[in-house]
Amino acid sequence: MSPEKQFIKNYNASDYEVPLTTVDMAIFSIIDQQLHVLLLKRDALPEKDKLALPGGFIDLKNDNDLEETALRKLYEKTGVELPYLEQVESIGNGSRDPRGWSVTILYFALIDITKINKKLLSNTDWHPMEESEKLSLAFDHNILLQKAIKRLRSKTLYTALPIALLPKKFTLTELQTIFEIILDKKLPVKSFRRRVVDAKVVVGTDETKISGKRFAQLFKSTGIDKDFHFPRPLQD
Amino acid sequence: MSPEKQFIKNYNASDYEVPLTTVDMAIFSIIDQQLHVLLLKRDALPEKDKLALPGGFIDLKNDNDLEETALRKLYEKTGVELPYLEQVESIGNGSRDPRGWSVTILYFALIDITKINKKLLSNTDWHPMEESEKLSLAFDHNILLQKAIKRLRSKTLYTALPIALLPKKFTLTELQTIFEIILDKKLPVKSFRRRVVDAKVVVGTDETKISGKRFAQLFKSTGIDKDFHFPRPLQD
DNA sequence: CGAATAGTGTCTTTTAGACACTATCGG
DNA sequence: CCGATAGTGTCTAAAAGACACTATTCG
Repeated sequence: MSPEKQFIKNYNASDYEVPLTTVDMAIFSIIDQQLHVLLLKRDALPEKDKLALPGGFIDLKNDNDLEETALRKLYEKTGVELPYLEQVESIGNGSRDPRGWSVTILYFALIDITKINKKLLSNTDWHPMEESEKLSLAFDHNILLQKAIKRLRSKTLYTALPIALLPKKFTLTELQTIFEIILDKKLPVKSFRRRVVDAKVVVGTDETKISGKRFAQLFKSTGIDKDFHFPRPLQD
Repeated sequence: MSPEKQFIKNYNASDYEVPLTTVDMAIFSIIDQQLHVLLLKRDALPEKDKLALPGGFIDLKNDNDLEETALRKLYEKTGVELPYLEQVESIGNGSRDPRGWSVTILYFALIDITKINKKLLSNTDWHPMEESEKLSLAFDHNILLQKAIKRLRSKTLYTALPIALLPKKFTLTELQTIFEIILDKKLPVKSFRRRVVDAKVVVGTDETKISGKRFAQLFKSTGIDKDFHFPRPLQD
């Protein structure tokens, strides 16, 4: 047996003190024209009964990588299989969890609310962002939520990411509205439309929809390159 | 004793199977007009004798958070106390380390080569990026290095980050040159100077320097907001 | 027709690239 | 004065904001 193989054979992971490592998620969706985040009441100690971001331990047997852990948690809670998923940051220190030094890898996800499996959740699990920021969440989850929303807002300024919150086909007014919800400010109509159409992040379909007073053309995502960004950000 | 305290007392971190968690770093510096990265030959199994990014386990007793782990490793190797340091991403899966499921939190750092404590390193520890990308590094460190350099290049397109690679005072030509080294392309002189001066990321001092044929004005960083970025990126 | 929503025309502003030009030094 | 490096003047181009305008539908 080679020294390398011999070493691995004798290696016992618990010989070293390692931190507790978990994956946490900020799952966003638009409900009733408001940005909502999924928060669950913890049913175990520590911090039992407090609201927390969904998350938990990596399943070393079944998760092939960190993203699979995140996708599994998200699927367990929402039934959604293909969210937009992005790693935000890892936070690790000796004080964030009373059980000891712990690291969490924070993800954020965007899902189209129409794709959620409602049997898995109660209505009270979705919290408007505005209220969530005032709640006292478990552990350091207020900080995690702030980091996730900051990333979402920042990406909304220079990408077309919020498309992931809408169904396949949508009107440009609908798209603009969710940008305005996320950024909490009005955007100029002409610039917005020119921006997304000229950059070919969306294309018109031949279908229209009568939402309010008159028809509106339906557009769909072109599934543009994942790290596309506009030449200039929206004005801050 | 409250149920919460009772629970913590009885809690034993090793009851759960957790991944091996480490911090790895890509430490960049400019040497002889080339971008270099610090690589160390591993002196222990596994992957003994292969080149690897500096990194290792979190010291649960002494490191207060992940950033301290990164700073400690960097200080141990280079003697530099105030690098530019940024978390890139965490990579975790069951196959990147033969010892089992492992997670690494990847950081990148930029340091001014004149600040390095040369006693700690041999000359052969710094490798030009161009060569490093062709080497076979330990574990998945080739991938980690690619992710770090990609982040550095991307930030160089829309921030003034490479200032961190230079001493306190520098000429605009020197600054432009390191941008060109990182991006591996020439930049238009007029645009470059206008960009950094108009945005006030640098200000002129009253000192000059005779580097080549004639004097050049020395500039210094204004220590602008850490997440400042220019309205438009450099053309790609 | 009027109110409401969808959508456009076009002028200005900002900031980057192009490129020819001037400035200052050593030899 | 020449060559090299530092640095500027100014035109053009791209893409965003401002804002007045037209278009379509319902009642």
